[in-house]
Amino acid sequence: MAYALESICLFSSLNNEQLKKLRQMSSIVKFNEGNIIFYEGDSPSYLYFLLEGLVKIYKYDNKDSITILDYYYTQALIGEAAVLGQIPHSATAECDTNSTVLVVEYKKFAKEFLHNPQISTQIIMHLVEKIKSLQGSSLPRTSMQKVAKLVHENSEIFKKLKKYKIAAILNMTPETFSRNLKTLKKEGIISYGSGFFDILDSDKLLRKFENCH
Amino acid sequence: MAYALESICLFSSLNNEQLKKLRQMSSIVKFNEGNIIFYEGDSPSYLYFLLEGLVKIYKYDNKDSITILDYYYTQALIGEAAVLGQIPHSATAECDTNSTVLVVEYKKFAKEFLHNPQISTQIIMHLVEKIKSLQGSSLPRTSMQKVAKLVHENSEIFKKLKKYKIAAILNMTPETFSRNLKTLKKEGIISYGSGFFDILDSDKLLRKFENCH
DNA sequence: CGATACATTGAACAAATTCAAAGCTGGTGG
DNA sequence: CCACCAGCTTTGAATTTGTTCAATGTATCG
Repeated sequence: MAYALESICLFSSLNNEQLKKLRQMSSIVKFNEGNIIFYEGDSPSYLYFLLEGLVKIYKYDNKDSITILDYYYTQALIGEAAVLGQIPHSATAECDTNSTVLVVEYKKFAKEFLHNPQISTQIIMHLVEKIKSLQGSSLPRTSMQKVAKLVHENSEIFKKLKKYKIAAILNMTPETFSRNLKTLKKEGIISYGSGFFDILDSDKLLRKFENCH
Repeated sequence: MAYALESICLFSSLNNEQLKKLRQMSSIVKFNEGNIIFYEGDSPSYLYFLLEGLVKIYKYDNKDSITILDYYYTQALIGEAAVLGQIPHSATAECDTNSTVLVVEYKKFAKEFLHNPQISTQIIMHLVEKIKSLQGSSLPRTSMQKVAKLVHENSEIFKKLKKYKIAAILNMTPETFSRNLKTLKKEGIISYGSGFFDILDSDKLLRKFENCH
């Protein structure tokens, strides 16, 4: 699949000539499940923009276990904190499924685009949006609210990912996730089976997580 | 108390002349408990930097209740998302104790400083730090880990705020908070009473929340 | 000395995780 | 083509963690 860079909101303000320059300093890379995009401690040289797939961000604990900080499963900048601040990556980014990533050489990008107020505004807005979404993600209290929110906002994900991966994204066990989906099905709000997933009653669904912003 | 603007990390790179200009476009405002700094929906005209006190950020639910998004209790920019993005405030900021806030006229600030790469870098770094801290705050699972982390990182707060306010900051009930403190005291890790609060065993304290980054 | 606000404690309750077991499903080799 | 197997999903029961509710304790301020 070909990706149109101009359809990425971050670059939507660029004209054709600028898009051409952007293409020259970037490439679209396909990663396989388990591939590492960058390691904790790496000095950042690239701006990564997830186009498709699932990427998890984690740190190693003192032991051999890891702590997952975040999942990305929609288009988003990854690890931008490090490259924008020119500090080492504070966590590792690993593809949790086959993923497609736009990789931009940061030095060239900074030289060409970062002084462009439209781009820098877009980047600030991107950071601001991320802050808002992180603040929002601290709200939904119950597991049902989290499930209902995801179903409403991104039901496509149910066709793309195994349930245990979605459960991990929502930071709950597969068991809890399964029980919540079952409840939604029993109440006639959704319908799902092998290969299909449908929302039957959007209004009832909304009521499951309203007042969670 | 007089605040030295140059001691604020955000402005640490400014020279004396720039600091003078900053003083001319800003003022230090003392708010009382319950005062509103800005309302959800307000168009932002000022950059707010909390110097001292406790500020809560919340939204109104569909009903008359509110949902608290965040508390600020150390030096930090407040509501910067709105002013930097020039969009209405997405939530209300209310002082939860008497608080001191540096209020900067944004238009003048933008004109004078925003093109300054040192300042814009500091702002980007500030946003980046906020993202990191928000990501981190999604981690500490148990209430004990949250309490131990706060005791370690900011034991001063126990001398400044009532326990029920600290419990609210940690998003737990006063009962749970009290029980966790009691446990820490019983294990000889901390000592507290009317007017004092001390850490007795830093190592044991660390072990209470290590692997929470 | 009250009164009010805050803190602590105990017991019942609710939500989610953990553990264990059983049920599906899709791919592979016989 | 079918049986099997590994990986994933679902279900149930026990357990853990934190909240809620109720009661009691404590401190401070008029």
